Amino acid sequence: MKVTRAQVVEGAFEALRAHGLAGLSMRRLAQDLDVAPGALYYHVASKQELLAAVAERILADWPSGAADPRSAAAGLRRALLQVRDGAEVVSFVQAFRPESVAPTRELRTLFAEHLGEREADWAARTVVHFVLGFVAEEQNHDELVRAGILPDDPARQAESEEAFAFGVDAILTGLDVRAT
Amino acid sequence: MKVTRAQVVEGAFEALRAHGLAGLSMRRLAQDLDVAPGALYYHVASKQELLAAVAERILADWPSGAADPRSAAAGLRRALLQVRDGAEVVSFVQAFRPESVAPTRELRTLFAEHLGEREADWAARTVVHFVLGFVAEEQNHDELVRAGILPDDPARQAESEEAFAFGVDAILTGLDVRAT
DNA sequence: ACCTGAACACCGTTCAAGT
DNA sequence: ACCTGAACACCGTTCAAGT
Repeated sequence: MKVTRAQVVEGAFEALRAHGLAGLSMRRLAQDLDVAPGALYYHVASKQELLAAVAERILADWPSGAADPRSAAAGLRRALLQVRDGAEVVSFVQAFRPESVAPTRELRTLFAEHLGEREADWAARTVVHFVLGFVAEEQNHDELVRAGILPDDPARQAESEEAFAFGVDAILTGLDVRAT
Repeated sequence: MKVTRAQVVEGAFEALRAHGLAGLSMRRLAQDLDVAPGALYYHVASKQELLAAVAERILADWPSGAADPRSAAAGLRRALLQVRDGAEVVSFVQAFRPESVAPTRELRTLFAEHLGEREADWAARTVVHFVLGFVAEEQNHDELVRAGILPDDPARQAESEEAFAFGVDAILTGLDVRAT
């Protein structure tokens, strides 16, 4: 069999959606793509590099071009929630190559309208840290429910929306005060 | 050889400090403690449970009893920076068992002076998400420098202090506005 | 250019059997 | 009560050799 780099990344993305991060191994991915494990290393340098590409793939479904930070944050959360362990994968990449996370760049541009260059960068990272941490907690809770360790709680969904809005509002309010 | 649970946790804590999360395996830990790998499972249920105990150990060096959220956040950051990959380990636990992270509980109590119960909980988690994400980025950068992938940048240290203060200030300002 | 086969050096976890 | 030995079912990565 023969694969392209794009197919390797797409395969990893779909494996993540189906099995989560714990179920995404190079060997299993190779089997899904009908190649030997070693073949993957012709297309990607390492699993780490592959995960970075998968993170970009996750964020590709992100509605770029948000008008304001509030909707940018909401859009980021929505994109992360589409994929199992999405926040954990993107967190990993944000920590290792922060420049490659598109929402951080877009938020920086939005904040640059009201803040200096350094402050805009800090503000963007503050928002992204909150969103990634918040969604990681949500999704890890989901994994525990899926594994039958925690009971399913239908009320939690609504509370999450509220808690997320509360946090984003607080951060943006604080940044606004600082900007004016 | 014979070990106690406390020795297993302390050994894992020291292994983390010395080798980082990537270098902390159950087999290696067993070797350090002079027992067979299987012996560890008499004292801990799983690696995940052990990491939760290590996270508590990291936070034990945290100056509990902070007077205000600002110094609580600074203290949390300081404790995390003492241990290689400290933020990643605590993030992991915060996502899986949020109630067991002491700083979240303390922050919640501090915020409860000015906010309702639900809001105080959300506020505490907002601050903790920011601190964990911020320090994870700092420490992963350190790991890349250590591995020789990124150049050492002495100016970054000072910038980090500023960026952290900026983020915490923004969040707390926003929460204050909301509280009054 | 791209892949296979096979190996290297590891993992976490379980469990009968020992003391 | 606590540990060992040995196994099970995996990992990520490399690399000569093949087409």
